[in-house]
Amino acid sequence: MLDHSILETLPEELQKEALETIRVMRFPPGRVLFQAGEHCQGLPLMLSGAVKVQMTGVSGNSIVLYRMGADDICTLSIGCLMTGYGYRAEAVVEEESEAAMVPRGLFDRLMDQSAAFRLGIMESYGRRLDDLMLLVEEVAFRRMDERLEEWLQARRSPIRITHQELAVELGTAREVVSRLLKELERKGRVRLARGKIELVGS
Amino acid sequence: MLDHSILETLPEELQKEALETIRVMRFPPGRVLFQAGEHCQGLPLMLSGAVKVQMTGVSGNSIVLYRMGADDICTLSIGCLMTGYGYRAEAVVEEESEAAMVPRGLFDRLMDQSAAFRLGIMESYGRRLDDLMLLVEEVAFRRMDERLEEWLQARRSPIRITHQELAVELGTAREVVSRLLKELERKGRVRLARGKIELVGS
DNA sequence: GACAGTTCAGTGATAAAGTCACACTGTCCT
DNA sequence: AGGACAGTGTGACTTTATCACTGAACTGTC
Repeated sequence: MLDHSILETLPEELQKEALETIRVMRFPPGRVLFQAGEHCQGLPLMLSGAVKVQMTGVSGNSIVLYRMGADDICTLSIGCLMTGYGYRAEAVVEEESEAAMVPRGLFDRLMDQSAAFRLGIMESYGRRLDDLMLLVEEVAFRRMDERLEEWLQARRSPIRITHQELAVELGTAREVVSRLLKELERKGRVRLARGKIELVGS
Repeated sequence: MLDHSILETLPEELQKEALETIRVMRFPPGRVLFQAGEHCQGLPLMLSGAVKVQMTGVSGNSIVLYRMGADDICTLSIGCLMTGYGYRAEAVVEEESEAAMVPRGLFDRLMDQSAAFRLGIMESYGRRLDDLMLLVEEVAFRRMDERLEEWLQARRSPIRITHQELAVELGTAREVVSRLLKELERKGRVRLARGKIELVGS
């Protein structure tokens, strides 16, 4: 337990406090970790599983901003913790996940006393910023058919997903996904079924 | 000099080191602070002026990600400093600016010894993430005519900007901006001239 | 002031993507 | 078997992006 790389090299005293105050929580698929507007209780360190972070615009459309997996840190929560503002996005568990919840007090002490912890936090922030910058570029300038194909190629074949969910992944409309997929099927690149996409060849 | 809120409440020793090792630099409009791929020498703390941070996609199109003004921190540089990766975006000075360059060593010591400094850094990161998340939503879902009008309304009347620059602000093509502006002119909401937009009424 | 070179703006044609409306089709439940 | 419903397909239309080109406005030089 508490197997997270950011907690590896802590001074003895903090190690002890960590073991005492960090609660490990387990979340089933579908569980909503937090929603827009909510406030943050502590910093979640992902131990296992997969969580997607998405936001919903004023228009009602949603887009997946990034994913968290084992050994990730919920960067959004840090800002939430430090500034006291609510979350702007929501996090949904995709695969059964475990997370270690670091309470505010311990977080402050870790930041104060462990250079390794600070480095981990900063790196995490840096990666998130990079992810989001890339996403902005993708959404603003890249063609949807390219992005869709890329998304499909990045997983293995029987992909279980609805067109609506795929639309949220890419930040577009369901109809656009349906049409592009149909086009790919006509070209013989995929086979479609309800809730399932099979990649052909490649 | 060194008038930046994040340096306000430092312990005496650090205050001294700060005065000794921080160089204040002055940049004229148009000066490129950093470019994609470059590496980072230190953390710039903005003392005055305005700098825009933009990125250029593989397609060659650019989009403004955010701006920095007085008392801001160049958040991108932190990630760059900590991870050693190059910048992914570029920063261009818009108005004559002054920045205090905090070298790596001092940055580490400040993070180590000043809770106020850490808080400032974290807040800055949080704000940047928020900015980018909002931008993703804008670019993905909002209509260009609305975004353009909003952009125009946010400044005062004789706006000196070319259609190309405005396109980069909004992350779209120059032609789109030209057409939307022409439409606004037909509706009597703006008056157009080369490199200038005048808002009518409102 | 005339000219050339350059930047900026306007616009038609066409393609890609988003929106709205509605029909159709698997799946599940009783 | 027969709904109920989530998921998918598609036509019609609007908005945005892209390409190609024209012309207008500014700059500097002679």
